[in-house]
Amino acid sequence: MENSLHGGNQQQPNPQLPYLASPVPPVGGAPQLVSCTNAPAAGSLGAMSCPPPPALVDWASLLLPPRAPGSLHVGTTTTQQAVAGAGEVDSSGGGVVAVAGGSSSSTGAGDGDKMATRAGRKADGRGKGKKASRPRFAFQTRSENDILDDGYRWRKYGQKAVKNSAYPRSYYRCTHHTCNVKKQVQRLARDTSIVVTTYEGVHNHPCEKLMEALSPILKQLQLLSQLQSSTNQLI
DNA sequence: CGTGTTTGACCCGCGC
DNA sequence: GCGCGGGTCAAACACG
Repeated sequence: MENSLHGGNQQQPNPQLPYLASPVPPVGGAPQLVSCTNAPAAGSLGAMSCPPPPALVDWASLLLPPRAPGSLHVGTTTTQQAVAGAGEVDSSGGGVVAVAGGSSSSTGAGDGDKMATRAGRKADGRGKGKKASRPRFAFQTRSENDILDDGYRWRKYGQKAVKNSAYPRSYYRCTHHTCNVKKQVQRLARDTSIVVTTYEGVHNHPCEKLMEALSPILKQLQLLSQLQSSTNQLI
């Protein structure tokens, strides 16, 4: 069902737009980021570097045009409130942990083809077509909720019990029709309060909730600039 | 009715 | 070659 999108969906985000490269921080709830790791299969992707373990991450800064590759602003911010307002705010506090990066594995190969029958599957080797080195990015959050509200809409397409873990791993795919980003969510066996989220791919569309949350601010900015220009004329 | 979740089956890579 | 583990599909189901 989904995509015939192949081919073009992994470009870097358009700097003009507030795209968020994954991993996308949780919008609501500010769960603690315990750790994070990018898993550049090929070691490329400087832009995907992992942020330092911050006390507070200025997620809003991610909306700004790219700064130094891999840099992630850390610190308190007031805009964070606005961003947080975009999603349901959950009051589980947060901190960030970091994760070990995985090797890029999954496919992409079969991603878009919906060949239908099970018989058909055999032919095109979907499942795990390896080697499609998509950017993968994992981070751990300390949160009660498995699902972090990162502003994007996700559809769950699978759940699997994994070895050495009492908790199943859930598979999600971005519901945006042109977006091929996936994420895996799993709770750590050792510390069940930590949720490991692995993003795979880069969103090629704006974050809906962020845009929604930012639109009033943008309007205000427009008004302000108009006001300023008219005052300038008077002077 | 559209959208999202659940769940069993299937496929594939990898290690032995 | 075989079995295991992980990733995905798609039908059935639930929900607003």
